[in-house]
Amino acid sequence: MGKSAQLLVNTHREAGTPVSDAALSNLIGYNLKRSFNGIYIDLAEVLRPFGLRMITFTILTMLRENPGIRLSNLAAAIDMEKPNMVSVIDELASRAWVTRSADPYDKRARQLHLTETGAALQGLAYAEVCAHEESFLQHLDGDERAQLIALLSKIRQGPTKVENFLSDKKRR
Amino acid sequence: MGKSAQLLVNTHREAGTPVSDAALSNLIGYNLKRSFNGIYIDLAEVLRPFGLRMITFTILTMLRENPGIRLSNLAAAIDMEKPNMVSVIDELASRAWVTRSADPYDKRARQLHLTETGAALQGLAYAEVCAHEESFLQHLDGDERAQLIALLSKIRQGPTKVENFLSDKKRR
DNA sequence: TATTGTTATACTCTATAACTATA
DNA sequence: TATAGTTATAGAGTATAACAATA
Repeated sequence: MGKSAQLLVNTHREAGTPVSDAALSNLIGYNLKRSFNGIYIDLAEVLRPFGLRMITFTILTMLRENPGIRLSNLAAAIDMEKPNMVSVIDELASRAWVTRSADPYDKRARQLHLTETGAALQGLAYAEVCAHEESFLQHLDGDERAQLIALLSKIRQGPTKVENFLSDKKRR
Repeated sequence: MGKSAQLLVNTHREAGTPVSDAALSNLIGYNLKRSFNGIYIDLAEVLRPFGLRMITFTILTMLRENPGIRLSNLAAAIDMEKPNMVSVIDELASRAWVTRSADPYDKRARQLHLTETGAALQGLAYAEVCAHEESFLQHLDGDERAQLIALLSKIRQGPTKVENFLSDKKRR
């Protein structure tokens, strides 16, 4: 192969050269990651003034809805490992937003509750997060937003285990 | 407040008690995170036999499509910080899947290329990733998959900066 | 035996500051 | 001055093994 013009184009890439991601952009995994990162960076900034991260906001919201829930149930509900939940609850408890109290039916377990301060904070943060979603999704109409949520929860509840995939392969 | 029956229900939560995430499940951010985590765990398992992770697979695929691209252009294209890209390219180069060669037009820059081995690996891995997506999305029909990709890329390209949101708030 | 909460630990991912050599 | 690649480093996020108390 000689020194063709095409070779020069391929090898000389200036800063402004357009970059293609066509092969990746039809993969759901790639699109999910990119979209999630976009909203995640934004959400982190929205929550920072409250002293919250996405995980702590999620937990406060879950506790409002499920008062007295056990740590392991909460961890399972949001697909988190128990040891990681422990340190996050430590953080929330040290700020007096969450309490651990004894479970009268099981001495191993602890009931998790929001404090009044924690509930108030959750309310304020939740309103801001909703407002941010409105802004973030302003270029989607109502139907599109509903479709997106419906499709994402369909994915969430669908076959998410690679074992299905691998056993599918065996079956072929 | 006395010891009502409702209090007992709230405080006695056994292992099987259903947990509600209603307040979170209409937030796009929450759904994106949960959906992404689901497919991400699967993808990691699909890529492991190739010695690849999601980020290394993404880079090999980008290099196939953009041979000779500079490290900083590649990093910008997939929203990655340059220092993190350097260590990943180090890893790919040490496995002889990627080369760094001199850029004749700019002595600071390095051109990134797939090796033959790297290109072959990318081809095999890409086929497996596509097959896995088929399996992962088997309960979505063709229209739904197309809609999902369209909506996700609309999000990606939309207003993703919190500055928009904050300036929106000021404007009110 | 199994489960709850916990400690310790490690690995990946992500982000920032600062350096060098070039432009 | 600014940019390309790099080094060092630190903080999140995530995952596993193992333990004491209890079921």
